[in-house]
Amino acid sequence: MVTLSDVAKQANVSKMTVSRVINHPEQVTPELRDLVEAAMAALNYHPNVAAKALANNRTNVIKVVILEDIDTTEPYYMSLIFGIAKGLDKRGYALQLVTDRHRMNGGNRADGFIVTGERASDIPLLEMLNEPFVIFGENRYGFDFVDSDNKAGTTLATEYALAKNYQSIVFLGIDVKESFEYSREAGYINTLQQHQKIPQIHRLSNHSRVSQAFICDRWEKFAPDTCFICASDRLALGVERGIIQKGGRIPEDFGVIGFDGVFLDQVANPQLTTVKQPVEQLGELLARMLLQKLAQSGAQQGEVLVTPELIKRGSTRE
Amino acid sequence: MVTLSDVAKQANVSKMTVSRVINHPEQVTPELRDLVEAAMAALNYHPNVAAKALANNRTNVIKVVILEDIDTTEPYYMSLIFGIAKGLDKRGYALQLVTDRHRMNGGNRADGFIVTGERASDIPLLEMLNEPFVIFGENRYGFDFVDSDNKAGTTLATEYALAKNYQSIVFLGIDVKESFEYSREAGYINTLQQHQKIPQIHRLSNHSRVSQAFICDRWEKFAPDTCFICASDRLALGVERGIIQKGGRIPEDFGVIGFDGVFLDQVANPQLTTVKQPVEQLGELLARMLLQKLAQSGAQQGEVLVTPELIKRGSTRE
DNA sequence: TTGTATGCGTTATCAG
DNA sequence: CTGATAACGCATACAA
Repeated sequence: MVTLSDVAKQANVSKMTVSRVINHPEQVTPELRDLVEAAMAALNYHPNVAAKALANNRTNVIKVVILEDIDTTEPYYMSLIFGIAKGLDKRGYALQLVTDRHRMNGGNRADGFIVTGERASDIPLLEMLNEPFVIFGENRYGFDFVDSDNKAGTTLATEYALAKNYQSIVFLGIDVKESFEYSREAGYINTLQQHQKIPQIHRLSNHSRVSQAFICDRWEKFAPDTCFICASDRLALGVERGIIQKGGRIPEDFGVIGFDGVFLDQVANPQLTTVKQPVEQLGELLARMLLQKLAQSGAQQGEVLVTPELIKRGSTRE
Repeated sequence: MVTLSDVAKQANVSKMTVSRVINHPEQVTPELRDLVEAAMAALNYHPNVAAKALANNRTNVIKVVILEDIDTTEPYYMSLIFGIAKGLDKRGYALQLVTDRHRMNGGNRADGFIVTGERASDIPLLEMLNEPFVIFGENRYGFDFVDSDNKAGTTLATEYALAKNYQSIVFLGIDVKESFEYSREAGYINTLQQHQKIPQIHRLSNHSRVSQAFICDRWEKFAPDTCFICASDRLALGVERGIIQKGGRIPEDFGVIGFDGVFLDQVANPQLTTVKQPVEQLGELLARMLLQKLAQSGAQQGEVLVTPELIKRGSTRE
């Protein structure tokens, strides 16, 4: 293993000069700097993370905590974790997935946390954390977070449905009292009001079978020329099935727009027009935000909202 | 931060005694051991991973490399990574997801690798690795691996189809020359032959649209009373759609059995009877195997096959 | 069986 | 601006 000392010898300087070239390059003269950099390249030197960690009293490990009680196969999280991993990897950090909320703080030490799926009851837990953390997802507790711009997403969707001349535009939301849901509803409501139309919102639990049954049960209430804006692809998938089961035509008579754009939208038949969240990018941003927060010794980072993209497919009119 | 020295003081022994209680408890008298353990508990001591890593010249980081060029939303990998993370976490290791195959070996150091999706062209890469590694998935290169027992899986499926009295039993495989595919076909073939039936195998690329089209195009060739055994849930999903599109009845006239049991099987309508791979468990086993390999300084570990489970649902007869 | 001295690779501190 | 030294927390080798 090539160490600082090896590089120092090669460049005929002390270890400290090499260390400075790495951590405080401005404190060393350009000539020496070049010399050292050449030596590092020649020897293919890579700093020993463990030694760094010990000297700095840091670990170079970030814990990722999913507090929500999810089915671990939820594909959404796959992309998120990939994005986080990518962001951390680039900067020399490893991620540790916490699989037991009680071990969030115990066990190995970490430099910081990325948390998602927290509920009101988790807030005390979070406030007891000794290390900085950032949150994935809007929240009303003032925690730093990254999320997609939910309101902008449903605004895009609603405007698209209007542009495609669907006469009636119905919103199917998720029956949770979460910030993201309110934002999605707000985008829909505002847009409809701007067009002098009356919002019509139904809230269902987030399962395709529920939305399918909902459509079938109330089939007579939905005249042709209706577009359903759904708060998730899961709901949208069920809506498609309900419409098809009842003999409705997609997209001529009924439009369906989903939200998420992760996996399910492509599995659906016809494939869903959907508001695609840039989940992997959100993961990278989370990593970047947390690492910056660490660099600034825990300073507040505020919020980052990324505008999602509307993917146009066969579940809405050409 | 509580250190070895703190515990030592508390217990009135030397640091080394504490260290021994942790790493070689048999070398210390029971009385002292109890004393030290009490002190550790009282102070809520947790070893500093970085210091351990430095002293042992290890990193406590395992890199997970997905060489296959996947859509990162593939839910399969979500469960796998969760399982690995869980297994590593328990034993004090962090995982680092490698997102760029070229940085597999460069960048930060790791104690070992868990690799999946390797192709023939990747073998040289793997053989150049300095640290021990284990593979997820059957392979013919003699590498240590963990996988589900693919042959046992299709055997279960085929026997179930026979027990449900489907007259014709057709296998839809994936058109790749991979070990897992051969094993799945073998389970089907052997079982049919034991029952004096003639195997009928078709190989398709692994997309639901392809299998859907396949069923529709050759609809006349499939008499009622046929059960399709598919090498993936993806294929099975398309088969269901094709059958429904053609007006066939599931499960009365046509049975469909999938393989994987991750997410898609539940999204399908009707939900799929499927061979469920214990993916998360496989991940844990991978972690355990690799860590054991490290403990045994790289000794060969052989293979571990886990028998999958047949989940019975609405796509086959009661 | 237990304790002492030393080193792992890096960085902060302070002296030159 | 550069270099010597000590320290981070733990484990190995050796001594008692």
